[in-house]
Amino acid sequence: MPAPRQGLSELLERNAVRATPRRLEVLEELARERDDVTAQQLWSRLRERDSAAGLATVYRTLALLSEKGVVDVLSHHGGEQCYRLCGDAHHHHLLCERCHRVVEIQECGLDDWVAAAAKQHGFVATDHRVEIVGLCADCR
Amino acid sequence: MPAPRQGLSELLERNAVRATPRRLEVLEELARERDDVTAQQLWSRLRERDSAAGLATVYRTLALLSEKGVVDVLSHHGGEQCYRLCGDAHHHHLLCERCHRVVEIQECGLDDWVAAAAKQHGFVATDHRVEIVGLCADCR
DNA sequence: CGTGCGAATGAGAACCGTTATCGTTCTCGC
DNA sequence: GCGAGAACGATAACGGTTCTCATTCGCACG
Repeated sequence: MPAPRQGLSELLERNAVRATPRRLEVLEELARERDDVTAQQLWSRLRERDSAAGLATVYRTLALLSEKGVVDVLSHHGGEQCYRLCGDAHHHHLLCERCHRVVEIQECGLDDWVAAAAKQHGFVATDHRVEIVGLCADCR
Repeated sequence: MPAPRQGLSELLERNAVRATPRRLEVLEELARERDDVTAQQLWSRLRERDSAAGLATVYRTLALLSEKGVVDVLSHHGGEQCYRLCGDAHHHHLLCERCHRVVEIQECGLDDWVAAAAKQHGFVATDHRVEIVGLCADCR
């Protein structure tokens, strides 16, 4: 359960995004998705639900939301971006290479390792991304 | 120093790739680059060196080399792929957010952590990617 | 309640990185 | 040299994303 169906407009306002009907539709559709979706998938699903949202609006909304940190952008398909409604806190992702399931990893005990690895090359780490690829319970 | 200037054709043959003049040019140009480059950058540099290599060949060669594991593909620019000649062994990358410098992290002591994190969600990890973003020594 | 103004939106064109096509050239074993 | 198959260059095609612009909407103010 990625996010509660209720409170989506609060989620927007908390991030200084005006809660318009279209944006709520996009967000609601995102909240329905367990894994991740492309902008085009999201758009066609909205169409099926008789939303009048245009493709440009879907892209604009997703760009806005990712900028605000409300959605994560995964580019594991090279050339096509995938979006996912995620928690606010720092987290990583677990990807099933077979069914493309996406699961959040909440616990990241990697800060020390990251800082040390960075320091070793004269860097100061400001952020890090980890993706674990594997097989989920259903696909094993 | 990512790779020795010599031995590029051996590098190709070791990976079952026929060492043609074009491919060597592409590889040589990749070896000159400390960080990472896009296909288009690489192509225009080759042009400047009076190489007759076409853009399609550059893309074909990069696709082939990445398939063979000779080059790494980084998609941290969303929409545009960056290529880098990297070592064979499992490694990660350190990125400078200011000058876009890329450094390989050879030591990855993360296998246990990865396996544990995967297991906790019912996954079996087969691979993982880590990118550390920060500031390099020069940019601090 | 109107009114006005700036933000948001939809349709479609434009953009741009990448890939496919196709005719030509090159490579290499014979 | 010769022939078959791989590689190549030019360019068209493709597909995801962004831009443009005219229209509509949301909301504060009168």
